[in-house]
Amino acid sequence: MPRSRTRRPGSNHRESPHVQVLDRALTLLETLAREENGLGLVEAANRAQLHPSTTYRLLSTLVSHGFVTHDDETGRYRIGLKAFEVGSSFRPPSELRKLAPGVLRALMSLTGETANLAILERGEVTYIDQVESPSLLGMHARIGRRVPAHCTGAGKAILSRLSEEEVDAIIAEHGLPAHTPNTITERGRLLEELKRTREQGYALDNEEIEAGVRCVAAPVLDDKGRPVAALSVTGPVTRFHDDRLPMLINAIRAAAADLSSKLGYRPS
Amino acid sequence: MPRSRTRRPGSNHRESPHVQVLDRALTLLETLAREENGLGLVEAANRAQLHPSTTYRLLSTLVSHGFVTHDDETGRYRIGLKAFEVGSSFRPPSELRKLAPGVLRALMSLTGETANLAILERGEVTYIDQVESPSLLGMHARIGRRVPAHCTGAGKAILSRLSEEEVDAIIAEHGLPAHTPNTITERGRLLEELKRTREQGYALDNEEIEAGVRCVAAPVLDDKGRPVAALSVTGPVTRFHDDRLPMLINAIRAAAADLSSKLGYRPS
DNA sequence: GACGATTGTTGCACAAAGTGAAAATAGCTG
DNA sequence: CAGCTATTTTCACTTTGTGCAACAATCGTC
Repeated sequence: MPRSRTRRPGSNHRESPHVQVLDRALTLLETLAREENGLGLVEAANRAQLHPSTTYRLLSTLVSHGFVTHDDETGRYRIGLKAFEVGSSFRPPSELRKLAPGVLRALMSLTGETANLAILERGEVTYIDQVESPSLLGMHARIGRRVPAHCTGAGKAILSRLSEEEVDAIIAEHGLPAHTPNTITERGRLLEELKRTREQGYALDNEEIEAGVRCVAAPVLDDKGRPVAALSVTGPVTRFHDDRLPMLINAIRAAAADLSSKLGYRPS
Repeated sequence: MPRSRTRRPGSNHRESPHVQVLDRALTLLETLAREENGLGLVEAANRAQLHPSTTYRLLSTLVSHGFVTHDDETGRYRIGLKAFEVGSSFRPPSELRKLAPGVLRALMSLTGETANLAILERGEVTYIDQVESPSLLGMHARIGRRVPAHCTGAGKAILSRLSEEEVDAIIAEHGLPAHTPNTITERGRLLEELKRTREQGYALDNEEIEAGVRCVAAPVLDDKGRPVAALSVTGPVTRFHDDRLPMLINAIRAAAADLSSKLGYRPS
């Protein structure tokens, strides 16, 4: 209820308060998280668009809490154990965390491929759990990795269960950037693809985000029929050839149906 | 309301610069991470010893970056997906991350118990990887959980390979708080236990951190002989009875020796 | 259903706290 | 060892975050 503002009407306080320093520190953290090998002080400052001096103070504070570690050998900063510790305490909504591992394990042993669980948040997909294939040539979409929705199996699987408005909102925010020649970059074609995905109950990523990598995915629905997540198996094209696709599709659909029903979804 | 002046008492020589707001925000994050079910605004403010007003602003900023989520139903704040994402990019030192999963898997299937990998940092133990037992009654020390060193198998395993000075430094910082009646709370007894641990090559946690839970662990040594981590298996006393202990001990020692040799350790 | 108690949100005056420039220091490289 | 570049420290300035207090929205209790 937007209630009477006895104050002056010209107030612009529509948005939540922003604390600048914190804003910057978080950006810095996100920047570091993107760099496997850490960053030097100035490098970090440049990428985060901050003054080296500021960066130095922020990093010092982050280090003192263990959110960042400073490698004394190389002088590089990288994400620290405390960040891992805090991040690990994230709990996905619903019962997913409890139920998914079993389903993932089953899916992996059935297909022999790395099985992933992903969720959609703020228009992008994040892998939150996985069971790795023992195969040496297994693809491993790293847990915690955030990727665009329009060019991943998991993303398309979830999008296929959203309304056109919701999909449009995501396109508006993130666009449809190309990652490989196969990436779908036009709204029309994407909607078409999502329609087919929805009808068939699975999504295919045919080297759309990375050359040489294919992926089969299906949406996981909760008791209200909302697509809360997606299951996917990922692997090299050499193992995801047309002969094997039907098997993979069956497996992923069965697994998704299983998990959905465990979440209380009842197909209407 | 005690307005906390974040002043470092004691020696303020060569101290890294502290950014107060960030300090507070990180404390807030750590506070939230400890609460499975999230916290309301004032609750969070109280636990983090901050003014509600300040807390409100900090949380708003954290939410806008996705490090914290705000449940609109309950009004509670909890750790968000971005924190998970950033935390997942943490990489333990050395080759551990790559080599551990295989060893953990082997250890788990050999023993049937949940196998963990833990490291020591700042005098405390953090579980950084695990392979869960399929057993329904499996114990699961949550990944990312930080626990004291003196009352855990993994902690004692690592401590057993440190110098007495190093152990003393840790005791000085963290003390030896009791968690169960079995916790070792005296320096002398702990050192004795560590000596035995070192000689026998494994550590036993006999319900020292939690009643009903036992654990067997062994240190993982790198090429310089430093204890970089520990492997452990954890389970309920009912399954960790005396008849089975020898088997578990053998398995954990073999696994640790295997992993150590893969890291380049050569027993002298 | 009214009352007080508790929690969440916003405005504001003030000074503490963070800022960036620039200087000092340390590390490299040719 | 001169000339870089990266890091750390110092400092004067003022932006920014602060805590208070008022306000609003909830909640529980009698």
